[in-house]
Amino acid sequence: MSHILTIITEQKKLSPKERVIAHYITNNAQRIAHMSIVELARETGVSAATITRFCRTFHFAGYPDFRMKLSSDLAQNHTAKSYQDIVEGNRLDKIVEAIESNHIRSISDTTRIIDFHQLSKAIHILLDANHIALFGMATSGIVAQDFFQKLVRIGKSCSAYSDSHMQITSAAVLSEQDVAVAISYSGETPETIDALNCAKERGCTTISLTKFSSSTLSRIADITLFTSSLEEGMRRGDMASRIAQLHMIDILFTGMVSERFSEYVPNLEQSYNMVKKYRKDKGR
Amino acid sequence: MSHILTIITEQKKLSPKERVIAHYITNNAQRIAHMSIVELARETGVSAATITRFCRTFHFAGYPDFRMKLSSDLAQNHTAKSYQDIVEGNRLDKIVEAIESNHIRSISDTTRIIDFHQLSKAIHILLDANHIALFGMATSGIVAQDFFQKLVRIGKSCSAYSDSHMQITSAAVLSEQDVAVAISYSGETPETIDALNCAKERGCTTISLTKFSSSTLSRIADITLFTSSLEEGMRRGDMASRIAQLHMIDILFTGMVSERFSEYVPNLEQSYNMVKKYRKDKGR
DNA sequence: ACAATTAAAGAAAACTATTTTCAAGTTAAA
DNA sequence: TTTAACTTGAAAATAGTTTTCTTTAATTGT
Repeated sequence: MSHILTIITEQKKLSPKERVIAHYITNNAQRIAHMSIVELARETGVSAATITRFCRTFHFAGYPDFRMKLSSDLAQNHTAKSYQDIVEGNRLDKIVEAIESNHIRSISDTTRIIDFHQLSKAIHILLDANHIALFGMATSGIVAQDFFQKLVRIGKSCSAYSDSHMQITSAAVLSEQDVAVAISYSGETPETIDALNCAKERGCTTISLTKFSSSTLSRIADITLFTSSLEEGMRRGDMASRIAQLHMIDILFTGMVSERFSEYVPNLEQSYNMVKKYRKDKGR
Repeated sequence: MSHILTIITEQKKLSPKERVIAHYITNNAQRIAHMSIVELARETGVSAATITRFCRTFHFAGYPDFRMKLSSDLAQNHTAKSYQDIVEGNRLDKIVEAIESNHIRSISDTTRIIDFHQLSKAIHILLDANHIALFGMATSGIVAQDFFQKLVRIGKSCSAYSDSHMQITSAAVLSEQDVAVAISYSGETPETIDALNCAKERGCTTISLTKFSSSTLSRIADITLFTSSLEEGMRRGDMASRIAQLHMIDILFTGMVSERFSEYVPNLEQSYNMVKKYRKDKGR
């Protein structure tokens, strides 16, 4: 099924009218593309206002944004393979095929739901940050480490601790000129929530990177970024979700570098060259 | 090229301003999706009215209809593009498009060059290993950490140090029943080569994960695994190469789990549940 | 059980986006 | 040179969307 439809179907807590809308959309997805909000309102017997709100709860900018993303999502689904779960005793070629399509799907779904406005805001806020604190546990901690390494290479002051005490500690000393980024697929990791709350309390700008659905972290954060949300049961090993998170990190980082090209590219090259040089000095 | 863009490009008889619009659209197709008719009018230096007429000329109901059809057309046509480099002042949508296609390309290229015989050997040797030592510096270190976390979850004894002294230290105590995995895109990272040489000296089986070409590491290793080799100049930030490495790690890991399903899946679930449980015990 | 608070939803107002109309300028043909 | 057809943009008209305001329903605490 289409990524957006999956998200809508799996959303548990919806109000009665929202459920009516969700139901209509899942059953008439193709038709939505040709419908204005008023038509959809008439068809579902719900007010246009409620439809706008419905789109907002799913993190779309509004009805037109929702309609556009849904239709390109549906178009894409004719070509892309759907997520596949890995089961017992799969033959190796089946496994490889499944992982390949899950990863590719994860990247393209994540790309489809990007809100360019939020993305652009995130990039500029990171560029202007005095210090960037990264929070993430377990797999999301790996993603945080990855971002950390990249930021270090361009000379940005930042921190990324996998130890939850150190996360809080680093959050506790942030100021208003700093930015905190919280990474968590579910958006419900307690340690990460604590750290972000702490950072917010210190007055700094907060960014979340979670799966595409409402979550505690996305509610706290000033700027919300999302990765595609996998179908239930697809989470074994967090593989696809982590690929999607790294994909977003790459987009953020590249956006930053591209914006300050002449400042950052020399930094990047410098850091590669220095690593090489100091190795040589030790006799290689 | 996309169907709609082809039609627009091939249309011969267009008025001056229509030609301006056609030209802009073919060069900024992806951006149209996020633009209102007024924005497009401003960008092209043409009135909104003319754009509406332009859409009519091509038999669309109007601008919104055109925009929608173009964007789903583009979504559909999003098949494997070639690698793209990121240059100065790229528009955000170009950046996103480039990263998406680089990552997807990286995953599918890596999949295409898999040697199933080597892969299967690697999986079985890892399964039978008494201890698994992972070596990798910088970005490859992140990949090693990722594999480490996965192996810990299924209860496999393993190590992954990012400190090069510790890598050598851990290699120095390996035995014949152990396995060493060296990760390096270039296959020429001195610290990683040292660690793998040390492991080999201790008599344990060695696996390398490098780019697809001859390298020092791949010559040392007993089993060689490869990721796709990127075009020169594509390495800024190691983004696509790291995605490809993680892709291979996921294949290895899933292969292992699938082979010993009944032993490892409960371990995986146990590790998730215990994390949750011990959080709760602390009062959440 | 009842008041107080919170959440849900629609009507209408405000706002935004798109299309049409109209008038002016331009080109091509008679 | 005049006329007709075409192109274009400004502004009016229309259509579409979102916000605000208000009512109603549901939930919570006393």
